[in-house]
Amino acid sequence: MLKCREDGSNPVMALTIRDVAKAAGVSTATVSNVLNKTGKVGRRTHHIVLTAVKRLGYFPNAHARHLASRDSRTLGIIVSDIVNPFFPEVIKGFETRARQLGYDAILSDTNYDPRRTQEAAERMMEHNVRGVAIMTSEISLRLIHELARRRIAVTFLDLAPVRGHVSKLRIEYFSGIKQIVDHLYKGGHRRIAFVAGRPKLKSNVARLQAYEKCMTDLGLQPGPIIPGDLRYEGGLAAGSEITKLSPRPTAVMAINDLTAVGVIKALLKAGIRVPQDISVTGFDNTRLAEYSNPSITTVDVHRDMLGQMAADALHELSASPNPQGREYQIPAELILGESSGSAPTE
Amino acid sequence: MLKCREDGSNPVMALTIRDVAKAAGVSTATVSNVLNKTGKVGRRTHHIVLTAVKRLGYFPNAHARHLASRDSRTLGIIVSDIVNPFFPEVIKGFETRARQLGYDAILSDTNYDPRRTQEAAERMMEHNVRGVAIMTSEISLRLIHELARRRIAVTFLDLAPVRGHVSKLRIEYFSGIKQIVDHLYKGGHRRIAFVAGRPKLKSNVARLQAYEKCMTDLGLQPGPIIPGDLRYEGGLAAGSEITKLSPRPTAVMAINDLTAVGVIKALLKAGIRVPQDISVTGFDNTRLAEYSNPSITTVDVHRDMLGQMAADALHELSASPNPQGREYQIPAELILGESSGSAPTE
DNA sequence: GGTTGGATGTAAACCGCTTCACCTTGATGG
DNA sequence: CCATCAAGGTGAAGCGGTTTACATCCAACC
Repeated sequence: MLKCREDGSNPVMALTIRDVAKAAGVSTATVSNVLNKTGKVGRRTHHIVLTAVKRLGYFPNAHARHLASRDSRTLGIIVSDIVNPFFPEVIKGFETRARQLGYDAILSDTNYDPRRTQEAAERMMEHNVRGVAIMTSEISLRLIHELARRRIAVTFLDLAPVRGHVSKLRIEYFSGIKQIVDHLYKGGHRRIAFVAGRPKLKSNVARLQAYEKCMTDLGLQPGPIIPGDLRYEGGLAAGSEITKLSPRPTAVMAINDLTAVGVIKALLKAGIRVPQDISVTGFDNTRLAEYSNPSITTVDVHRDMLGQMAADALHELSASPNPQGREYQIPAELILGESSGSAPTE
Repeated sequence: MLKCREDGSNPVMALTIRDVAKAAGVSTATVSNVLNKTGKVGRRTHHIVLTAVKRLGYFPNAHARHLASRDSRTLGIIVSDIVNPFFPEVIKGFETRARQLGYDAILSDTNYDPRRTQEAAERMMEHNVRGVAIMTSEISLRLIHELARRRIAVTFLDLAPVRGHVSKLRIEYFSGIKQIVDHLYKGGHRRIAFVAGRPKLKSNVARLQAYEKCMTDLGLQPGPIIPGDLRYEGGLAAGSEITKLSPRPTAVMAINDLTAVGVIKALLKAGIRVPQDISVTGFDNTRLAEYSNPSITTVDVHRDMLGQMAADALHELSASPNPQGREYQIPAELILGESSGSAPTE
């Protein structure tokens, strides 16, 4: 072992289990048993092997290990865009939990591109993952079948029905929206506008519908509903739209924090004070909400927990011989900021 | 092939290259040659094989491939904290470029924890990466040696000297800071305070020293220098510190955007207007800078480019038989926001 | 005292792929 | 017409681990 290239460039090959076995004077099987803590090795030998491993600085080759054991012990996570502030915490929660459970985690970013989503899924199959958390929306049926055919555990976010190998993570949008509406209602607000997102996304629709239902339940007239795009620019546009409304709403619920920031900026520019003249709320509790001026009243959807639960769900599915998909609820929690207050007296 | 478990749980084993070979009526070597585009296969056979691959929905096992070829074609990136808004764009740039160059990319997050940094490095070795971009500061000498011993290409950020297998990415802090100071100077500012970070981090010191030098070069007295911590809370504290100063500075340079946001918040709370009374600047050009109220004058350090160059650097190092570490410069660019303006007339 | 059996170890057969040495062709050229 | 050779293709030996079937040893039991 410990070979060098013949061309003189001399890269040290990594050590192999055979090097360790030789150094410890045992068989490779024994080294393997020690490393995998199978308990089939006596204390003495165990110690000798471990010492050799330490001394040589040996690390087992992950590829060989996965290949031989026919088990990658790897979980994958596919997100739309790691730069979108929604995702980093999800990823971190996922990765942390996966490691706790003894898995390796791999990440793919699709950049909202269906072709790259396909590539991401292929990467997961090539790596033989036990399960994959799909946090994007642009996923094709073909892909889902391909994964199912390979018996790869899957979790979706707010998407797809639960099946054998498929679990579902559902964010409690309704609860979150309800908490905001109730909060505003208690503050005396009766005319509450909503800045929506593209109706293509299920999660957007869920929030919009929750808003409408909550308003109606309180005997309030929903609306006006202003189109947005989940982005800052959409918020800006919506904000200047709102300045022209008459009667003017006393509160504006934005579909997410970024939109809320845009709305607030537009209102301030028009000389409308937040929250004295109009209250504005966001959704997601990104850092933006806290650091914005004024800080934004928003809803925390526990993104780290979302990641964690995805890992847990995949673990459960892939460990069971006869997996049963489940639905997991991710709670939503109102976070009070400076951007909302009592309705102005008329 | 296509085996099922005996216990009845019946997980479909993934297809192997032998299944494809059988289906196409050729040898596994031929299938391999087709898949790797070695050009040793005739047009006819090539087509037949590809058809079989498509029809069966075959994806080669990455572990087996890496093992057999003794080459993982993988690059790794280690960051401190994926939730820190500095990193996502770096990661995205890295991953995108790595894929363009035909590499697989794996990511590890150390959470600022030296033990997890160690684990991250071990993971990289286990995965037999060709190179790893280390974007954290808490890295031990032991680790560096361990990597060097295995002839793994490495890039550091603002750290460590250039060596055979080690390249270095240097952010042009000086240029960035100089642009800010010049900008403020032109706006008539003469008393410019600086909110620093912990002097433990090299990148913090670099910025502080650049500030001092630029001030002196303009014939200005540096200071006051207020300690901070790169975080929002540090900015808040520094901000309220500044309100007590006499004579009061007309401008405050914060070491990063998050700190700037804190400073601004504290100033506003004390009834000091930004930028009319005091100009505030940040650093990094995170989304925060753009979305903050007022938006922040800051310096863009091209984080995506940073990631890209790391991938390029690793590619260069690991492709060369006799690698020569280099230093790469990452340019910095002033971004004007609403948080800075002319100095108030006294 | 012989048998049983748990505790330790080992040799060797894979895992799914790449690659090297080698084997067929049919075309080319002298 | 035969030697030469490039092109196209194959068989089998690994890559570095895991795991199974089996060997060995010694304490315990009847």
